[in-house]
Amino acid sequence: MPRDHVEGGLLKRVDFGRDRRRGPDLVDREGELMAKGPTVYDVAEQAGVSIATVSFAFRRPEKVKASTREMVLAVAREMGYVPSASARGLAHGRTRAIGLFSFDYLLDSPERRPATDASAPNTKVAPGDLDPNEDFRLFPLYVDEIQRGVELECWRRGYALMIGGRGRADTDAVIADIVGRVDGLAVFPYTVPAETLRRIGSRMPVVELSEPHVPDELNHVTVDNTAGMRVVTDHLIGAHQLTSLGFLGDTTGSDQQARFRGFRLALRAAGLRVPRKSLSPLGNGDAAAVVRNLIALGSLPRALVCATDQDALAAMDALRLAGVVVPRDVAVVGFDGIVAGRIGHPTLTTVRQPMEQMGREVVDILVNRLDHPELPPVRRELPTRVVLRESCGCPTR
Amino acid sequence: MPRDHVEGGLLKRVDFGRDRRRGPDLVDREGELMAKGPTVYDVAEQAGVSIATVSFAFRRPEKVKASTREMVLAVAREMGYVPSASARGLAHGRTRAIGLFSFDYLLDSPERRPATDASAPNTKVAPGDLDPNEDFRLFPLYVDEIQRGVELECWRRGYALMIGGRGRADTDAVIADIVGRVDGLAVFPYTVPAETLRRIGSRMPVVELSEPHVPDELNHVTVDNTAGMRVVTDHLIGAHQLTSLGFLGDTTGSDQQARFRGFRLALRAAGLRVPRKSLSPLGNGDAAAVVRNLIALGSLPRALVCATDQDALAAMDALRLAGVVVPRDVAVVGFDGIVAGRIGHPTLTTVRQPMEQMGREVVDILVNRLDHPELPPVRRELPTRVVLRESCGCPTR
DNA sequence: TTGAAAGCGCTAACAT
DNA sequence: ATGTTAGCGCTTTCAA
Repeated sequence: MPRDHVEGGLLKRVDFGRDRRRGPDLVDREGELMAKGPTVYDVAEQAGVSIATVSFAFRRPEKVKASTREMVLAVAREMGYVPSASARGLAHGRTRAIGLFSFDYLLDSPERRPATDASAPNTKVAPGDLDPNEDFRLFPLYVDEIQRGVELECWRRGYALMIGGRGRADTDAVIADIVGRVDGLAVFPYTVPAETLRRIGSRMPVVELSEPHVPDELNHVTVDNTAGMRVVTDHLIGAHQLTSLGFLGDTTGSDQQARFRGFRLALRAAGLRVPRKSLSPLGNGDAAAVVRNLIALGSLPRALVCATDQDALAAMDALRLAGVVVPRDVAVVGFDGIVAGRIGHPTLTTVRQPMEQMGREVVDILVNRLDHPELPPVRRELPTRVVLRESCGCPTR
Repeated sequence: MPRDHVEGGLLKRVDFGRDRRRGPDLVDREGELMAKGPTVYDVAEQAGVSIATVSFAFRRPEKVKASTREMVLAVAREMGYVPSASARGLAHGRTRAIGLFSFDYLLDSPERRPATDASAPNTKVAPGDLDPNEDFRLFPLYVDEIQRGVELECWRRGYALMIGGRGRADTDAVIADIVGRVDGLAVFPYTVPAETLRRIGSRMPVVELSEPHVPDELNHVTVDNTAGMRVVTDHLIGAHQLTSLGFLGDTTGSDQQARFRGFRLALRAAGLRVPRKSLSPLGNGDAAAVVRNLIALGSLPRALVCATDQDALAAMDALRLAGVVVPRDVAVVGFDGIVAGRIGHPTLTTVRQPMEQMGREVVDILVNRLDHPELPPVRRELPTRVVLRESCGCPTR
């Protein structure tokens, strides 16, 4: 079934031989021609060679005579040939893609779906107004910056990146959908059940972005949570002469536990009273509520050392609403170094994680293990950096 | 080749029948067992049914007797069966994945690869110091927020997302790699040659995130650039009584041209002199250099209306260095609404694009066309919103 | 309700 | 240097 085929200015009659196939080469849709795309068979026939030669021309150029290769490549180009990754993956057993399973919290809350097509398009938002689009508190977060590192490193190494989140479907199904497409997997903590992860880990390299919860066979990329929290707490005590400090935030996760440990180490070293627990009950992520409660009880410490920046920002909101001034009345510090901490006043003093680098390490680990499957699991711990801003009491500049 | 197989607490002897295959079921790696993963054949044998039944149990549950289905699913679960997306894609002709081809500017510049493992880990950064990790000027940008919208909507609809950037490889190769894996494609402007895009567009739905440069057969998602720029320019003229305004930034792109048009419309309506050209020479993206030049020439206008936020931020840097105070001496406004515009002082007045929503629209268009291939190309234009902050001269709050 | 069997497009032995 | 061919794991008629 020959057809006219215009390519880059050349008008040429191209024949996609389909003797080998059942179905029609072209699908006619309301008069519009939508080609399914030529395959190796089409290119081979057009170039007058075998499919193996076509395949080799792309994958093993050195195995094909230069002149043949050029010719095949030219024909392929002209026909607009694009190899099917599905077929390649199936035949070769490798997809050259890496998967990343991410959070998707707040996916469809009203906050996340601002009605941009609302009543008054192209209007102005006055300085005092809240722009529903400006959800800088939700993006970019910790995960997003790490994801960016993963992307950049994947591209640099020539790997494709498959990104998945829970969406509305159940986790196992979505995870399976990703796992079925990739050679290696990166997951954020608490996104995938440990047992599922273990199972996947027996099939392909897996990196989890956290301290190991329990000893496992997975790879881990993390930061020195304890040292980071220790340094910022030391700063509060040493530079700002604070002696009444509380730890705010959930300590369920292993990273948060390590941060709490750093906090306690600093207090102990300074000879201060060392609290046994976080001010937040286990599993309670609502930092604002905890702060309101402390205020009501009159038991607010002079400094709040928070498990995450998001906790710290929520705490500062609650304090502001209650008329408590940061850092004058209470100093606040966070952990992560998300962008939102730099916006508004006071800006947030925090312990910054090298998120982009963490993402790059993830890909490095995965690719190493793809190339050398015998490598044992690793745990890479990156350093943090304390960034002093306004909320701890350091001077505004 | 039976082996012990521990699943969720049950210790069971599971036999992966491989009669049909050549290779070994297990690959022994330095004593560690790395399974290739069970296939439909394994599940079928174990469950005592045909592979068709296994497949149907997953894809056409209603075609299988309930009891059989449960049994098959149970066996599959127990064996840790994960369907191969490659095989599915090959057999079914659809991958249920969408591709996004993104920028990757500054990929490996020193700025983008901070030495986080440098000399002094876990140290402090004083308020005055520049933290090399704090590259908030580079992330998140316009693209990143749109990408996030694409991600969220893909997940919501149950599509996988393949993200690609140029990386170090040549564009056509990388594009082909993505195109070979997906059912539909989204591209940022100027990332893919028009001819390549046209070719891909004849095979699968494609959405470009810009005004059409020339009439084409692609889908487009864009914003009302002209109206947005018109409103913010009106504001400068009306609210701040400015009469000497210049447009800064490259106007090569179709979106930028539309913005320049809005700028001119506002000046014309106000009876002011309407410049024929941008202050930046065509193709010159270095806003800071242009500003330095204007200062040197003594021809700085009272207001700089910039094509993008990045231009505006670069301009403000240059002005600050030259001792020119924004907004007192010169008002500056941008376009996009990136997060960096909210950081530091003065904060940037800008025209915000509904980026997350744009990303969602992209997926909506793609999925619609996947379901109804006969639909014609569309162009969706979303409204913008002017966000007044400090750089235009509006009062700080 | 289930099974048999024919591909999907590609890779990589193996043969020539 | 190039061709032949047997799968890769799954979906989907068509038959039973």
